[in-house]
Amino acid sequence: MGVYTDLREKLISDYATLSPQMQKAARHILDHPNDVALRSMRALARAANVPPSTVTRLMAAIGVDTWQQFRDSYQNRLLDLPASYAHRARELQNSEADIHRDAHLLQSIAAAEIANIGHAFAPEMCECMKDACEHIARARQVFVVGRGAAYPAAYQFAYAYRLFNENGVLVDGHAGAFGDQLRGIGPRDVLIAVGARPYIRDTVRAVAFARKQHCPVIAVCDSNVAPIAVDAVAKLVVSDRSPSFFQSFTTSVSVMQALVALLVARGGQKVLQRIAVAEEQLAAFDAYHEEAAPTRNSRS
Amino acid sequence: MGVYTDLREKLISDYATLSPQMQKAARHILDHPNDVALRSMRALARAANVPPSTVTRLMAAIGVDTWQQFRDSYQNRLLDLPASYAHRARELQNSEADIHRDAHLLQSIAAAEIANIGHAFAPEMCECMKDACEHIARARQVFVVGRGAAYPAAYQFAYAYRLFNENGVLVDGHAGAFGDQLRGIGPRDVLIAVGARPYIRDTVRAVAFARKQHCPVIAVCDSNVAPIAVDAVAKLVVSDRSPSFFQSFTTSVSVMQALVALLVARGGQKVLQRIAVAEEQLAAFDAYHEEAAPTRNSRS
DNA sequence: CCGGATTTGCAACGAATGTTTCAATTATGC
DNA sequence: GCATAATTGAAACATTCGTTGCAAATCCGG
Repeated sequence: MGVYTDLREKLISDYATLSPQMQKAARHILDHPNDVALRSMRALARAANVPPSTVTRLMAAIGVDTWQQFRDSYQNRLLDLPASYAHRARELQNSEADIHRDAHLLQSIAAAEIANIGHAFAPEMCECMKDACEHIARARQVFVVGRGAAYPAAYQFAYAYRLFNENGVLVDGHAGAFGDQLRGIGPRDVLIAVGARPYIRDTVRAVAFARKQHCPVIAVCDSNVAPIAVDAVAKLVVSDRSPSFFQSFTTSVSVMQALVALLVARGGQKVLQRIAVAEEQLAAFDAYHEEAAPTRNSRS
Repeated sequence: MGVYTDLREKLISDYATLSPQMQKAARHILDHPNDVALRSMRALARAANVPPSTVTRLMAAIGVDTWQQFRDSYQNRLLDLPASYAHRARELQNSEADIHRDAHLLQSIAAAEIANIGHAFAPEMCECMKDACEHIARARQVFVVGRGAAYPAAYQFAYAYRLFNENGVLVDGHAGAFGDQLRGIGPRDVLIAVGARPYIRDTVRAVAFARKQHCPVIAVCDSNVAPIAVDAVAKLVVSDRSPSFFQSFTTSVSVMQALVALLVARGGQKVLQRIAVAEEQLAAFDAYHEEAAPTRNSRS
């Protein structure tokens, strides 16, 4: 259970033992939790018709050191975040440096990754993913481009997608054939572009080219105003915050996987059969080590 | 349409015409809308790395009188969100169960990914990662191998690692040169192998070869008894559970990134300088897209 | 009714807020 | 190439913030 819930229950359980003025404050907090998150303490006190000091005293009475802590819990509730992670993520914002000990660093990374994924699967993002799927499902050909650190995410999608659809093209610029691979791209296709700051020229140019051919673009990136996101038909903006020196592309990979999962779910039985066929082919090519079974997740 | 939406679209549409510093601020606002609602203007400015006055000027530029008004819109969005989602969810339940199922699937994926990462950064795993780092830091050459769906994780590590060390080799079997790339591998090197069920033959054979040459192996895999994990000097066993049809390699990517972060932290200032040099080289190669848009001339 | 303990509100504090002003710098047009 | 305009960051501004100290008010057992 979240910290917010704890505080709320403490307010309720201790309500009877509080002084009359504190009860007025507590009552207002219980009735208007959003005011705690959004308005200032003094504003809350005015609304509850008590002096500010009463609210401070109420904090002390329920065992909270500072109003800031109290407010943070209520803000996290509004964000619908797991409080513990959000709290740690915020700690990172403040500390910045002094992460020299390995254990600290790793814990910070974990917290950041979890927070990033949490944001990536927020309701509004889910809507965007579904929109993106619509476009992909309708497309004649599905191009995927991602360079540098974003390449894994692009590759990941292309690899999985090609297991059940033959119209996927990974634009990886092998042998310099960057333009070659985009040949024939048009309005009925779709280009999925992955990239974050610093944006790599090849990716930006691929997007620009696709746009010029009136091909819709799905952008998986770090900003709504990223050069690859302008004019995109679907923007999947993921956070790549990381306490380490490098930005994290974990979330991009996760989102790309989620897109595949949505497509598979949408495709139904037919897609599953295609995947089975593809895996048989791989097995026939002797790609798998002996003990192997299907690629899929069903563990025995 | 809410006021928030209007403001957001105004920011996006006017983005190109804003001054560089205002773009920085606008970008941060677009990418972190919750910060607007919950944090102070100065805190936002700090996060965006601009002076407070820039934010005030941005308000004037987009036709908003005061920060208070701007913030109110973002706060209202936060308050309206839950309601609108509840409404939409009900809508979907009545009409089509399909889309509702999509949302459920995505939430399950998110939960699984978060759980996987949580396990990957458990204390005992952190110990293993530190051990792995010791071996990597001591190694003459660092080979990385991962095929199929595991390739992104391997690539990710190799890409980042090569930014600050020249002894990294990504064994990707391009042009069939799988054996070539492992030539000369020996006891003083280290091989990082990534793979999960079904284990791909190439990876297993690369590990076997390395072992025969008495090269220590670090295995990032899904099981302690995976063929690539036997005799491994460090086993990083990650969970790849996913409600989708495919297994998830998100955690592998995350762990590989964490290894890089540890190595960077261990390397200290010297490593940071090397990274800076590497990025300058990339910039010299014209690899990056020009950021500071000089296209903001036409003032109307 | 009283005296000690608790509760309450006011005032003041330092810190932080949002905004404005103003030089210094940078870019731009002619 | 220079004059003009636009952009920028630091400093100062009046407010507002959360908190604390203290005196007045209130309560309550004797």
